[in-house]
Amino acid sequence: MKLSEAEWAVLNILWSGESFSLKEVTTALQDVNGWSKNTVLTYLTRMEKKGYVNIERSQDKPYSAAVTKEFCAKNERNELLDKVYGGATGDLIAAFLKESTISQEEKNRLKIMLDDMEV
Amino acid sequence: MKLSEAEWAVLNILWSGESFSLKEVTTALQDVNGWSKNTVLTYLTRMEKKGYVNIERSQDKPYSAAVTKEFCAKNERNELLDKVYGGATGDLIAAFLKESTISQEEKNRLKIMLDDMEV
DNA sequence: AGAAAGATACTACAGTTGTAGTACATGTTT
DNA sequence: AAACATGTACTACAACTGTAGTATCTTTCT
Repeated sequence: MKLSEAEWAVLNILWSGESFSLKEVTTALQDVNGWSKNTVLTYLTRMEKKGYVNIERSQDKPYSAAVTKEFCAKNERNELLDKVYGGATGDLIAAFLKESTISQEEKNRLKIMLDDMEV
Repeated sequence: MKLSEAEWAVLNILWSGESFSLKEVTTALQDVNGWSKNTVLTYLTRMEKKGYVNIERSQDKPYSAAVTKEFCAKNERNELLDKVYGGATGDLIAAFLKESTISQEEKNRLKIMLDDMEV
């Protein structure tokens, strides 16, 4: 279960609503990738085979995501964590923090999270 | 600049020292992937073309990394950040925190980091 | 009805990735 | 010298990925 960049783009569209027509997906992706409708359709059908996309043929808007964003995000996170940091979450977070410019509210939110874990 | 899983495995070996012989890389990777020496050599030469690996032919231990781990790690982090979280570092970190089991010391380290950013 | 628009199926094709096999040169051991 | 161990080059090949083109069918507009 490993999504390519392009597959993420497709799913990101599908996650933005309930279900879509080919046209809708194509126009949405146009902005991002500039793909032809055939390319989009190829992705959709390939991704159906892999179980990432549902296609309700005969439906008005047949295309929808078959996996949740949180599930995929978790996979990606874990992959990064293992591949790059050998599972050391603290190191990873430290690296993200070091180069990030997050707002004060976000910092507070994270500190509260850390405190709540303090049990 | 996008490393595959297997390429990361190779680089992880190379980052663990100065320079290596084919044998050394192969045995190190044996544990991880069980590749034949030819497979390892294929990776090394392909990765040389891409600029990830240096090969000093005629040297005793010709193989070494041509990119730093931190550089690659940063790319991976940014890719995840953009692809999955649309650049929202706070969300990403929150997600990592939520499912992680980090130690008390790590929590403290992160809080100190957050405080230091508090300028 | 004829034409334009949209949807879908099927096919294609080059590049990348994963994974070696063959073959040969050189160094080392017995 | 014969036999291993090592290193390297070159070749191969299937699966996956990125990116469509063609052809056909259905719907809708005029």
